Amino acid sequence: MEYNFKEIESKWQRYWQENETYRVEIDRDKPKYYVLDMFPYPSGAGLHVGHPLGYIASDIYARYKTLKGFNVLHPMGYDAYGLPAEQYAIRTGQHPAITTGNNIRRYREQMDKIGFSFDWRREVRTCDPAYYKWTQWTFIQLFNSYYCRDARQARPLRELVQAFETRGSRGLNVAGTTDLSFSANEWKAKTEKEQQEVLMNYRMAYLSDTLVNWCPRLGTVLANDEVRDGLSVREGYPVVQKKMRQWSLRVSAYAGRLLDGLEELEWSESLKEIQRNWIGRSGGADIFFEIQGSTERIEIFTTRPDTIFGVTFMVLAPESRYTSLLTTAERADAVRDYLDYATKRTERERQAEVKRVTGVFTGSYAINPFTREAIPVWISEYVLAGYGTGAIMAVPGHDSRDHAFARYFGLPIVQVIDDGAGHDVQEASLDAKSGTLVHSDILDGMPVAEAIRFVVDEVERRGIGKGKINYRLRDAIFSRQRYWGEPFPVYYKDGMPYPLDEAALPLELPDIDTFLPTETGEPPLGRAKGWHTAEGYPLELNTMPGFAGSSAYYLRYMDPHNDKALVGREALDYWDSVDLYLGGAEHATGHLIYARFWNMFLHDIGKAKRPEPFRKLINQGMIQGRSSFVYRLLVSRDGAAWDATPLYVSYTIVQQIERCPGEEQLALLAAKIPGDPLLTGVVAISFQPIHTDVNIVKNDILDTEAFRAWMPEYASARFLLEEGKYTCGHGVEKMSKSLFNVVNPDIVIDEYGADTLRVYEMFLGPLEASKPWDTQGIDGVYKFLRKFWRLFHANGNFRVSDEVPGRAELETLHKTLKKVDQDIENFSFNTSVPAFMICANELTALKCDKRAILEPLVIALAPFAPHVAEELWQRLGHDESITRASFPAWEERYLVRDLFEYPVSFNGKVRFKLPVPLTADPVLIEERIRSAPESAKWLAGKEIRKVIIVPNKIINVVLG
RNA sequence: GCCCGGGUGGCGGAAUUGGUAGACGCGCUGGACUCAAAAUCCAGUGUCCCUUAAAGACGUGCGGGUUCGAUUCCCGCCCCGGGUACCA
Repeated sequence: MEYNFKEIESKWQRYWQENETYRVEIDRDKPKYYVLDMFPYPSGAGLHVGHPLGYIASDIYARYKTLKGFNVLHPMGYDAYGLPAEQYAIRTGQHPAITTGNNIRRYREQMDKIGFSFDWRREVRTCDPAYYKWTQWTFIQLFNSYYCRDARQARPLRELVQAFETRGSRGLNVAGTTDLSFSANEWKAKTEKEQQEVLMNYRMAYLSDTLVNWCPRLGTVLANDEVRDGLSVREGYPVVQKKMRQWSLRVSAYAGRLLDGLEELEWSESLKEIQRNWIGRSGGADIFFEIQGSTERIEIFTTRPDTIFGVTFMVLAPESRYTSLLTTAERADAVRDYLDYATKRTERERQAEVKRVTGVFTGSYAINPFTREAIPVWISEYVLAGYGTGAIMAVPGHDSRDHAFARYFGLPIVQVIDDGAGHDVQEASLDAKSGTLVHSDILDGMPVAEAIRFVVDEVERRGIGKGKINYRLRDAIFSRQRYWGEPFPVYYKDGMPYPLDEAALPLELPDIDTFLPTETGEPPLGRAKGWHTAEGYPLELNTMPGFAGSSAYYLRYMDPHNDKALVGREALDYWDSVDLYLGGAEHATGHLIYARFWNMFLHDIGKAKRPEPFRKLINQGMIQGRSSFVYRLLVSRDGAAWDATPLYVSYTIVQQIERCPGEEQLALLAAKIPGDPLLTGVVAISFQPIHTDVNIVKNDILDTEAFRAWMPEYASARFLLEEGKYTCGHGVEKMSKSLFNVVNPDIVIDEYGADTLRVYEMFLGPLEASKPWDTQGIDGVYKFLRKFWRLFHANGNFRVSDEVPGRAELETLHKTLKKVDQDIENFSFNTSVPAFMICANELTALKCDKRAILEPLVIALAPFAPHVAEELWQRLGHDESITRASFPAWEERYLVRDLFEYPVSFNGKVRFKLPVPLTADPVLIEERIRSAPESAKWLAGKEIRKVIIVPNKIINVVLG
């Protein structure tokens, strides 16, 4: 009987479903292990071969851990709310609930064919009210909490109210949007609305008028990680900075903990580094500068307080609140013109012209607190409102941006640091954080690091500033002016938001006639009828962003049907947190920051067991497309204009022609198609590469008939073949429908089976590397599985013997088990596949059909190729699923060989392989080397000068 | 610009703490089986020198260094990929 993967795979997929093989419950007799995949957003295009890469890897690991005796939680669900799902719905003119439902069904069908061990009873969907009830619930907790810097955690807001009642804002060390100052009596004298406004300044989820990324084409605001190069990450529409009243999450309060927490995580260094940069910690000082002839002061942030004697001017961000305070009457017109110009510029324009220097003088002067000199205060867009205090002290001698500004506007440049190399700061700034202070009065002669400490101490002593750590990480804008998202559990009374009663959750998304967004920013929920509380108070019209639902889904999988809590205590105690998380590195600054923040908050309020949700994380690489090209002949009859012809030339010929000098190319082609009227009057030729559907190309050979049938414009195509074949060119690109290089796993499964697909995707290369999908090697894997199958069969019948295995067979078995076991543990799946292949080759050569060898191998192979393993397991006479088996142990004693079994080579040195760990005495080894017959001939008449022993490896004998 | 990764045959990629570089697969070449094809199996396959072989020389982006020994460690470059960017 041949290896019939179709029959085998459908049989076992049905079996697993009918027997709930992958159902998992709390089992205190076994250690738990939680393997999580980043749940997919179900797009309309379905899965391509790149998507399952991570799922296959996690499935192999989950199955392996199960065989190793762990109780493994391995769930799957759908990230179904959010912008992409809604954009897709808009494009196809259907309701997002319909398109999302259809897409999920398609995803599920495709995933089922690959044979995953998910416990589907635990599936979650972020758009399901039973699920988003807990997203809304978490929002209310955020709304009712503030961040206490002393306790380094989120605390209930009522504690803050108590503090206000007893001592006002005095002595507070909490995270707030702005610094507020009031006494207990002032607090008590405030109206309800005024008090609510004060509290809003401290809530973890808060409303504020803030500069946001507004994307008119998407009709919504976006968080920083959703914008890149001034364009929306989704769809690529322009984004402008706009002041709007929006919900935000106080993520910045956790910046320090998010940074510190990285230390203990088993994540790749590169990913941690991305997060470190994104959080962007920098140490320095906040310093006040007085304004000449005014009681106003400007507070600035600097990382270089040591350069304070080199400050020759100040710069404010255009949006700074100081601009209006410091602009003098005679400069008012100029400043207004500049602010007009600056606010009209889009993010993209600003970023594209970073080199361009612009600015305007306010007319005011500040006083340098150390030199007492008056220095002009300018406004320029190179200073950002959102970072530090939105104002800087400019040190053109030692900051390249300040330098460019000073040069442009003719401001003085002073050198205060000497690098000992005679650097001229008039020419270029000296930015390096090293050297010795000069022209700096009391600081002269100090190294930079010492001067920084000195100035910070001095500033604090004088009460004109303090040491400060600044983070680049901003609060996350949390509201979207879109329809397809979680409604906020919030209503408005007297213009202030109040949370709904928790018992009223979930607040379900209303069905509305048109869900399209507006360019002006009015949320679509404004069109919903009856969108208010029973008392008639209006409900919030914004919805939550995509990352709201994806920030705690891993907790929900532990206890997905609990309607009393996000996750029940028992489930939380047992499943704890995610042991292994697999997903793409593109979520480094989005989901993976938000989820950590969200989980830290839940931990602070006692709802998550650990502050960090994902102990170990692996980023699987992207599978790129391997595009195929055909080459259409273009001809020119006047040497200028090109005409397309219906002739498509094989890439092999295109290469021959293109290697020739220009004037010979035409003649070469003419020789290939003698007398062809296409070339009549032609003076020049060229080739146009055209993407062709990779599904009609096999091993770079085009199916020419399929190409003619592919699109009407190619129906009359002619081909210039090489040896009867049309060879295509190829290139590596993103896998995309528009490049015709998408490979659907269904087609691969149809041709080779799910087991082959699984093994091949692992064999393709290291899990974490990006690599192109190339079907050329899949035959090799398919051959291996057939060869493996044949080990169990003779003359078409299942047949294994119960004979006692010999030494060689045992060596092969244990060598393979050891390699595979260690490789899976290290996620080195691409090297465990060859171990199986070598094993199959060796056993085939040994004609091994022994149960004692084959049975353990089937178990070891089961995580990779579960269907064929189940089938062979059953044929070996087992009633239960192979998932109930135990991963076989390997034994070192079958791998041990004699010391001198392999003397390998000699060239001035004799080398021996030493498969045994060596603790032996070098003298003893030297004796054995001398007496061994294999080495005797090399050593004849020579003196041993040195014996170098590398345990487990090699002995080198250096001869005299 | 700054911060991370990474450069190994025709291709994808192997190579514990420095220890026989190129595992395994693809491709290619030759052979067996067959009327033939498919499938399967066997052998060969880094480069150079050479009719062939033996033997040798050269080989892990480039140039140096440490070492009995370097793909691996150190110094200086080049190239590619990713992240980030007026963040003071």
